[in-house]
Amino acid sequence: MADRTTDRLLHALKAAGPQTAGTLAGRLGVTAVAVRQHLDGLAAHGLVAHEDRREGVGRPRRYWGLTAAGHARFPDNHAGLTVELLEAISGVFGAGGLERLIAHREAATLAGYRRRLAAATTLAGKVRMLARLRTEEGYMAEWRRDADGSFMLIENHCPICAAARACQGLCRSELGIFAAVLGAAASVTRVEHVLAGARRCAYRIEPVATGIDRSRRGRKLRGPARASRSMPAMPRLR
DNA sequence: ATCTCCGTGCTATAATGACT
DNA sequence: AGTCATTATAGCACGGAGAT
Repeated sequence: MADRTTDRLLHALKAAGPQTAGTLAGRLGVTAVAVRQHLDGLAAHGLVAHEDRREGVGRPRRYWGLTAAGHARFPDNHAGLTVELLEAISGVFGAGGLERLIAHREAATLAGYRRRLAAATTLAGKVRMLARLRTEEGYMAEWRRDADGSFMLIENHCPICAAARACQGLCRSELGIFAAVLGAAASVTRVEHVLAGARRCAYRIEPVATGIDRSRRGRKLRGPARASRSMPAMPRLR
């Protein structure tokens, strides 16, 4: 699908915004039919979408534009900017300032998660909702219940990977957020970790016997999970 | 031989304006 | 108001040219 004409088509849409097949044909030096054939293929992949506009006599003109997925094909440097900002914060405010920043983000994230998980009454419900929230944030999360009654929360993608590499406190914070949001009824352990070379991040969530309300808040922010079974060296980021 | 890309020729669709 | 012609564009089927 990545032939030259489709790339030029995507570039034309990116550079000049939504256009008709006829206009695109003029830009690319091919016929409108050829353009439509490419557009159909791109639409099938969710990279472009159309909108019909009535503009006087005749059939409404069909304007083609990039979808969010289409725009995502063009590189941005959000990750690089984030890393630069983290380094700048650490440089200007010191390690303590960075820790305060992480704590602030953790508190805000936790509050949001607690709001969304408020309706879930069981641990399974909470894990399911947590997986949904994480998926909405781009983590491609899934969950399952194992035979021993524990749960696995698996994140197949890390949308903050570059930032997490630059600032490992972010990962530590995420583990703490999970533990806090699931409450005293569960114990959370990270068993796979992208930053350790694994393909994904995975968390084992084990139910804790009711009535035992040990405070884990002190422990939860203390550092990476010890029970890491992550795969050996796989130094590949993308 | 097969695949990809593109063009030709035709039909379908939709809005507008003229006519009855 | 209803009908038809006109205008403009989209969509489909098919085939040719060139690359692999």
